Amino acid sequence: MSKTKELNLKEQIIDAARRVLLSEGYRNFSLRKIAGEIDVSATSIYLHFENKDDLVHTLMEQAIERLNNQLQQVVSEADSPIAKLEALAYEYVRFALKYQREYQIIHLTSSDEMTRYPKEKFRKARKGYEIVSNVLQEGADGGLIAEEKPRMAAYTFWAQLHGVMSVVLSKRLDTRINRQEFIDEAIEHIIDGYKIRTALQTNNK
Amino acid sequence: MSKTKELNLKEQIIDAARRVLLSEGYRNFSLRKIAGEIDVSATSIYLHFENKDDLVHTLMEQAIERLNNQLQQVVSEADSPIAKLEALAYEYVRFALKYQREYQIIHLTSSDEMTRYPKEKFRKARKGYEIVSNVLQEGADGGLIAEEKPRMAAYTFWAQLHGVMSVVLSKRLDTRINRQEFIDEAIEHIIDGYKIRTALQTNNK
DNA sequence: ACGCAAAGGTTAACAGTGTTAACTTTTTTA
DNA sequence: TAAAAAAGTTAACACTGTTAACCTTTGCGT
Repeated sequence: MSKTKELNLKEQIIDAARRVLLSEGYRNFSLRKIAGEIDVSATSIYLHFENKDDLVHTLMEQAIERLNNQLQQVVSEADSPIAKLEALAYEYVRFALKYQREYQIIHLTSSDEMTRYPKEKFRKARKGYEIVSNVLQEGADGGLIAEEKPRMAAYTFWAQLHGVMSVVLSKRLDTRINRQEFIDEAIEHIIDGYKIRTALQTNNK
Repeated sequence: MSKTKELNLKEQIIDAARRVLLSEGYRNFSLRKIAGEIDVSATSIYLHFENKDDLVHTLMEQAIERLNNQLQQVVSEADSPIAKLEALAYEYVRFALKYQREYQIIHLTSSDEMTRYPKEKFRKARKGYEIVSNVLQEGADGGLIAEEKPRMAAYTFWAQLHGVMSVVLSKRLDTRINRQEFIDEAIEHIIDGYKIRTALQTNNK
């Protein structure tokens, strides 16, 4: 029927898709369900997206963009490089916990579940890496961080953090381990791994 | 037809399932395809497994067991705790690269793609954590590793490593970054994060 | 203002999925 | 050898993503 074309149908589809994803999870994320949400036929999705993967990629792209913006924000509010790394890590964690399903979508490609993420979209996603890369460089210049390959280290940094959140979200943590403690401990270790390794720098906690 | 019941059908199904998984990937992993492999009707899978997830869980279980055995092996061959951590990390990497699809299956639950991993099977999976936990304890006793919560640290250790391999396998690495270098660097950082933080201990490389 | 082309959207259909119920065959047991 | 239990099959259901063919509305050029 499509009574009102109130908005760009493409936007409507994306919105509905996100709603379905958030409420039903990726497993029950179907084109017909999305279409039903906005009273439109399932096939009209194909007018705006090549296929289901394409739609999911769009969701991924937006989620990544949102995350990157948040990261950009917090990094500008901290001052020392170490504090920045910590702030970035905790913001990442916050995002992953708050938007679990979207976070999972971001890391879905991994499971070969999905066509590879297209490389045009890939470029935008790199912003998060650049942020960390800059912080690491800054820290290296200031003699706080031991890192001669900041770009690479930025990738290892996020990878480590992703692994931590992946375990948390998949609920595979040993029940004897408290989630928040786990996160705190992990972040501490990760950041320690980048600190310069000469003087003893205990952080007062 | 099922001419020969050469073996326990359950075993045959598991074997066929693994073959299909390895050759087709999880995306095209279907019960009918598995059944076709061994000339049996798709529904007979239900005689031995509750449902598809149950079958996948069985595959996961076996893959985890195999991985844990490998880990057990290498840890016994190294001597210092640090060397053991390194050996464990590299064995993990080797496994993930060699049996990519099985590795991915192990970490599939994460994507909510799948019913939660049943907790009886969960217990067996913990062996890998215990191995690292012991090494960390050993290192702490020897004053090489700063860790008062070895169990928790074991989880953070594997989580980080998983994150690293997850990025590698999803082919999301910046093309300017060499894969092996990335892995090496990441492992170094991860292990550094657990080393005691007083004397400078440069490893000669 | 009219006709026509194109855009936007729909219906019907295909091939495939996991899963269930009802049926048939084989094996075991008494 | 007959009855009971186990092992397996066929048919069907309710879905899935995707394509081709069709209809309907919109905008445009004359």
